[in-house]
Amino acid sequence: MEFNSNNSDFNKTLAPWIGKTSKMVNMYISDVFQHNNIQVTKEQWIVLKILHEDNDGIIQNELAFITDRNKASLTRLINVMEKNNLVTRIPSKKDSRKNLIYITKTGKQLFLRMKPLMLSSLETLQSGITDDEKKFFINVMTKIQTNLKNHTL
Amino acid sequence: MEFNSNNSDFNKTLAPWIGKTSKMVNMYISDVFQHNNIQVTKEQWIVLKILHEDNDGIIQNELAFITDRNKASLTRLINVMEKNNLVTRIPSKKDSRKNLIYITKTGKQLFLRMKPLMLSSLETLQSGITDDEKKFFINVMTKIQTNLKNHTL
DNA sequence: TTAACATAGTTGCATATGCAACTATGTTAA
DNA sequence: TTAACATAGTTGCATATGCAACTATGTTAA
Repeated sequence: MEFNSNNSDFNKTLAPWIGKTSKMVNMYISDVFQHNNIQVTKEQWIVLKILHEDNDGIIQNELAFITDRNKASLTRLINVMEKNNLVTRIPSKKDSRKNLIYITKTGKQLFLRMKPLMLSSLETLQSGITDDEKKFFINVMTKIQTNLKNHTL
Repeated sequence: MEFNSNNSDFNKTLAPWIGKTSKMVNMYISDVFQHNNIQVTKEQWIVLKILHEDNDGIIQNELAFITDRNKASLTRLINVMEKNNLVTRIPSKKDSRKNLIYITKTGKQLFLRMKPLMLSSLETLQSGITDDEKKFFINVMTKIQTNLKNHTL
């Protein structure tokens, strides 16, 4: 086997597959929203989902943690969503440092309208993939996530 | 089986796995750069890789296509990289609408310094994953990408 | 009790990105 | 030849994000 200095070094690596596919999924979801005239980003959609289905009234900082987002970034995401009347910030009475984030009526309506669209779009995206393949896939994803959590630089 | 209205509807869907893992990979790569005092983003790194390994002097618009990026976005990415002396824009003599993008000496040095770090980091990320699992994984990714390319809304 | 520390959230500065409208240049069809 | 169209790149406006420094408030240990 000869030494090979060409551009194949990164070919056997999974990371670019994840990056590119993720980008394509994001574009696709963005297309779904645009096509249905829904003025919400994927990020906002995820926040609406979390609030509506599990955690309405969650502390802002916890929402940042759940969504894998820096608290500064979440502050601004909530600013935009509050401006668009999708959520409201309510200061906690127990601890005045904290903001509780609630989904608004408008936010709920939007979420419920989007939900079936999102579910069917996410199904389309994985059509032709068997249950076994899904298990395998999730298993590999879990390993990668574990590797990343355990890494020390 | 009873009707289930709880929050499990999205549970069997692959998209969130892709999104979350991708985010974690991005954070990891960003950590690798920071830890080695390399002032370059993942996006800039990919451009350096493409220029250095295959396409030095590529037309700006084609670089946008290859990197799955809107041409407006690429304009600004190149602006930043040019400011940091990683690449140069040279107007084409044949067609004055076009810019040719070249990696600079500084860019090359940076790329070559980063390359082994990146390769070993990308290996770490997928440690414990067998070749068979990789094949399976890439196969599923390919199916998803095909579904996304063929979708009509 | 109060100084030291911890926690929650915001702001400045930076990067990255997409859409739509725009300018500049090149190509093509009548 | 020139008007219509196509292509390459930029800019305005918007969103999303991270780091570091900051303010405000709460908690804890001497």
